[in-house]
Amino acid sequence: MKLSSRTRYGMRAILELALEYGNAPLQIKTIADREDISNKYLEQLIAMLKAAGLVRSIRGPRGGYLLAKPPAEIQLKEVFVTLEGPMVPAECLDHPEFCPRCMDCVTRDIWQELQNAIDGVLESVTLADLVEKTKSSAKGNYSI
Amino acid sequence: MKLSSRTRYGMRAILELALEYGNAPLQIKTIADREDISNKYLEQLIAMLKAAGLVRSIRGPRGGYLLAKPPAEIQLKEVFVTLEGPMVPAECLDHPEFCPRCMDCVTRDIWQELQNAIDGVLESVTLADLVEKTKSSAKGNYSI
DNA sequence: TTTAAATACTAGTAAACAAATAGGATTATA
DNA sequence: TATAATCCTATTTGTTTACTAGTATTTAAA
Repeated sequence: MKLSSRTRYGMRAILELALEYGNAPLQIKTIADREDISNKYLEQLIAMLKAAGLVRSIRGPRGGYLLAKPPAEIQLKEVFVTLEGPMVPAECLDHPEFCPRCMDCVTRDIWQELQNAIDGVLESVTLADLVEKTKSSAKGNYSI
Repeated sequence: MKLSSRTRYGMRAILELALEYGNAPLQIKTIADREDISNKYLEQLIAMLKAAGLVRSIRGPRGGYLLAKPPAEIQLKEVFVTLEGPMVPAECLDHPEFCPRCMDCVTRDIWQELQNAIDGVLESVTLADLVEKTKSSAKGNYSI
């Protein structure tokens, strides 16, 4: 149960956009440089965030990416699910018919509790919280 | 963030053993049949549980597998970590030197919270809890 | 003492996924 | 019209997952 680079990179990238909310768009190259991520790989991750409606883009010179909504309106869970996929620990949570033993399945309850615990954390924090924390913890020129 | 079959199968298998605690050993074949798991694959999973000291074996005819400790002394976390690997959401949690940005890393705190939430669930439940729940929820001849 | 029932061990394999890399098409600003 | 940027699609390389296969070893019971 390890977090993918996709999710770690993507979360840091969208936090860069959140820190810049209200300002000019940020280019892929800028984010990739700041975060030490492969340019082309990051491009694909941001495309996922865009497809999910969390980020919007401006093409052409002086273009780049912007948060699609205010940071306070983006829960970490949305970002996480977009990048990591749904946190369904086992098929039968969404599709009880998948497993014939499910009605009595005690382990199923555990996977459900696990999912609730994870959701609890990720639903309680928004990008605005991370922005505030970053700005207050930093010494002037912050890094993520 | 999906649970592997390894973990789902393994958890169900060790619960079978927990239900049988105090009785004769259970054979791989029996568990595999009850749980619809490939015989040979389950063999490997149980080997992992044995290597972790959660299960012990008796070789030869009338042999099989037994819980190595009373169910109440086995936290689900032990089983989970054995099968799924350590729940390290990001490298820098264990190795802060891994990432040069870590001192100011806000996302790192989130991954830490996530890990704590997961640990909280898995440390609070033992196999004994699952055994009790299974027996009380079942209608005589329970299934897992 | 032989048979056979069980675990133990090692290797192989097909499919999926992760983490990129590559190259060109499109858009729009200056 | 040059060029800075996103957009789109394909390919690659390595790892992991979920098995399958085969053989060796142990030991209870006939």
